[in-house]
Amino acid sequence: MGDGVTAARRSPGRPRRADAERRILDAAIDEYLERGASGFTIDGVARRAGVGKSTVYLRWPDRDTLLVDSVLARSRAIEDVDTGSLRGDLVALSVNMLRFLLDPVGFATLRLTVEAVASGSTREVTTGVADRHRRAAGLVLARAAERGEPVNPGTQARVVECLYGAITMKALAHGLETDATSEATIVAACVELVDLLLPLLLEHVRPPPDPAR
Amino acid sequence: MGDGVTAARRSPGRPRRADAERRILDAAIDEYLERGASGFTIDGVARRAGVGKSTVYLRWPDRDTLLVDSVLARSRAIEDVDTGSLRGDLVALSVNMLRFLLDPVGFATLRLTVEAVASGSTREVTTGVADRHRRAAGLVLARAAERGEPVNPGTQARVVECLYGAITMKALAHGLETDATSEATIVAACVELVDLLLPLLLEHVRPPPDPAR
Amino acid sequence: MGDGVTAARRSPGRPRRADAERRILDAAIDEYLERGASGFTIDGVARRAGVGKSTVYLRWPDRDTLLVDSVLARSRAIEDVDTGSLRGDLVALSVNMLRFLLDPVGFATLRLTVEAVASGSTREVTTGVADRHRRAAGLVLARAAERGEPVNPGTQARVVECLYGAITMKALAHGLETDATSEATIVAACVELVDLLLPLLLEHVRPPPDPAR
Amino acid sequence: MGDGVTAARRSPGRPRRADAERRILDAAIDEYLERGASGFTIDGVARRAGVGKSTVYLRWPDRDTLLVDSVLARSRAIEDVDTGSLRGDLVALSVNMLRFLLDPVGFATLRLTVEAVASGSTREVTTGVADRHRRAAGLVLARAAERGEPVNPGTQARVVECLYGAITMKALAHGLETDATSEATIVAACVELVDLLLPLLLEHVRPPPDPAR
DNA sequence: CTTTAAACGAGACGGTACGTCGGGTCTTACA
DNA sequence: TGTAAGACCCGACGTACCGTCTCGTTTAAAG
Repeated sequence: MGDGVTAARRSPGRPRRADAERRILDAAIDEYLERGASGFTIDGVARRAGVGKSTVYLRWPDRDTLLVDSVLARSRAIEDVDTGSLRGDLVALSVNMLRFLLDPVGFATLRLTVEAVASGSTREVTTGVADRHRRAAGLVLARAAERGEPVNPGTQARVVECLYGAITMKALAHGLETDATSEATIVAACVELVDLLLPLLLEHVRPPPDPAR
Repeated sequence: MGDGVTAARRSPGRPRRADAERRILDAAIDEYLERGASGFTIDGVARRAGVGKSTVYLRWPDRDTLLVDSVLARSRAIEDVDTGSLRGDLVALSVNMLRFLLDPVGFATLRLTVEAVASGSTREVTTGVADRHRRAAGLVLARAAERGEPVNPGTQARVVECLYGAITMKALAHGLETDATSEATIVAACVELVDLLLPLLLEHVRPPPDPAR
Repeated sequence: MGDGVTAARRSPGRPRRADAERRILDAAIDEYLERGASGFTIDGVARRAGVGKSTVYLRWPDRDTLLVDSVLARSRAIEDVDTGSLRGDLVALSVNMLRFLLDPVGFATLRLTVEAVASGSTREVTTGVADRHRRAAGLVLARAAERGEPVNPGTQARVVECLYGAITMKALAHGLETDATSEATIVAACVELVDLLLPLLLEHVRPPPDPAR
Repeated sequence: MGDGVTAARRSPGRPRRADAERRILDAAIDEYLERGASGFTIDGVARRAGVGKSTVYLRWPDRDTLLVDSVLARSRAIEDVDTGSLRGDLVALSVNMLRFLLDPVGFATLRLTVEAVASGSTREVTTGVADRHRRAAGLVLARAAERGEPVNPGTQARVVECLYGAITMKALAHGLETDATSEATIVAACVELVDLLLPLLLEHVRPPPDPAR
């Protein structure tokens, strides 16, 4: 009789525990970081989350899916940046990404991406995070164009690829010597990189020297 | 004048089967390619190699180590290239690497490198293959300098990082849609990339434009 | 007045398969009889019982314990006998025991008893079967006394010991020439033995002759 | 030219180490007593004996045979006894045997006899020790007959069977509560037993009461 | 002295079972 | 209907031992 609200028709039976999903994801990521991929166990996750195995299997179909989800759940916000200049934005973007990859969870995202590609998993998984980064870069470049900076649309995609690729290489090289890499080092490396690539983004950079060949 | 008695003192007991190591590694890589990482089983490898489990465990301490070794054993020769010009060499190098990464074994090398970095494994594992690539690039650049091409030593390392990084990104993007990527596509992508980055390697490219900011 | 609520609080979780225990024990004894003690294998038992190995290990801690239990489970009923006379009862008792020991399962009981004594196992194992025999003998003698037969309580225990001991010796001597020992032979041997020892059970047999010495 | 002596034609090649056999047997029995039948290992024996596995396999065909031999090698001398009287001899014999069975090595002999019977091994194994005992008893009785003691040849075998059987039962009952059973207890038990059975050996014991049956 | 032949230690080999552990499914009693 | 508990079948793990094999070395006797 007109309870009015569209209150989603509550299904019968015991309602799902509200916090279960979060508790499981948290437990999962912790287990992964502590014990690694091969030590990552559904039993272990359920135990740590204080939850029955069936509660896990009710939400995720298998071990791998849970692993992926738990990592992705943590690699959230690639906050948008806006420093007012293209160079500043690109540096900020790079620093964000390098910082992300040097963090255990961020690096885990890379691991999973690679694994997902290898096992031919769903597009979502393989490209989820990468897309977020790409979109952020697109935004920055679009804004630059609006501001009148002479961005060359022809090289744009390739330069972004180089930028992110180089940062990934750096992350692989540094590994996870966790604290060793100070904030200053990170910023310096990114500035260097952006300053190297920036000319390629600007209109007046003439196409390759080409003649001889 | 005496053979110098340097003859390595043979250890006692029955000598190890000479071919066992190779047979196991071959069986291992085959199992890996057929069944994937999670279906990779010591029992299976031993069975396929026609060898007892103990013979495997005598040489490798555990499943993971064998997996890594068997993959690395296959990612051997990054053959040196010499086309006569810097541009040609870089293209050849890039094509080699992209082709390598699009091959199951090559991609597996990437996977393992990432895993190894994550678990803080031995330097050898993490950098073995990467170093070979880096050395090949060094050679190419050194030769270009000898020929008198105006290579800028200041940007060299970073440009190589960009090149390899971008190729890795491409490999991740294409995934293993194995046959989808024809030789032509590969070459085209590499040429494009090299032509984008080459100017940054040449002396007369002035350091970052920088003016304001 | 209340059912007393003594109802054993059912433990949570899926209840154990009711028939698993029996199936495993049956499979175990069969494997034992077919393949002998050294061919007795947990894997084999599980396979034959159509059960997972973990289901076995959930109930028995290891191979040996399962072997003992499965044999003991079969050496059940030492049926009571009542022929109306002491001599008849003793003969029946002896025949029962000799027949039991000449049967594979019965002999296995002897083996296990000896092994259990050697390894200092639980009392139950070492004396379980022996006690049943002893009790049966006690019953027979008690009944004889009730009937008025002049049983000498002083020699009773020792005579029973002699009787069972001699039968064990016979079993060891005959070994398991399974069919070789016909029912007639068994009975004859037992009659002979009982007739030898019976006088020692009766009151009027005076204690050892002793005189000189 | 008749060197006369039957000097066993020495075979060529390096002669067998003289002490190896003994060292192996000693190591074997020690391992058996320490670790039990299932922990008895050829590798372990060889290691403890300071000998290569091949040296063991050169002398014994397999684990079980070595186990049997090593135990039998220790259950040597059932020294003959001669106290001057039948009763004294029988008591001495019984005490010897009970003492033997309460000793770890002696009990092991019993274990092996049982096992050997069960697995239908060679006669020698199954009856080796038993025969020695039987022969000793035969000697004692023969001597008594010579001395003119009225031994009944008809009951002789069965009485000996009872005697040894009863002693075996006692050994099984006492188990290996090693020190618990003092020398005095052993002797007392044997005297009691002999005094119970002795009358059955003497002529004047009339045959079973029989009539009713 | 040299040859021949066996014993010896060491330890690798192909198998096979051990007892443990995890995956993913199922079944119960409660909530 | 969800949940915790936990049993279920399966199969891999890494270890240990079996009995066999292959080495290089040692030891005597025969030539």
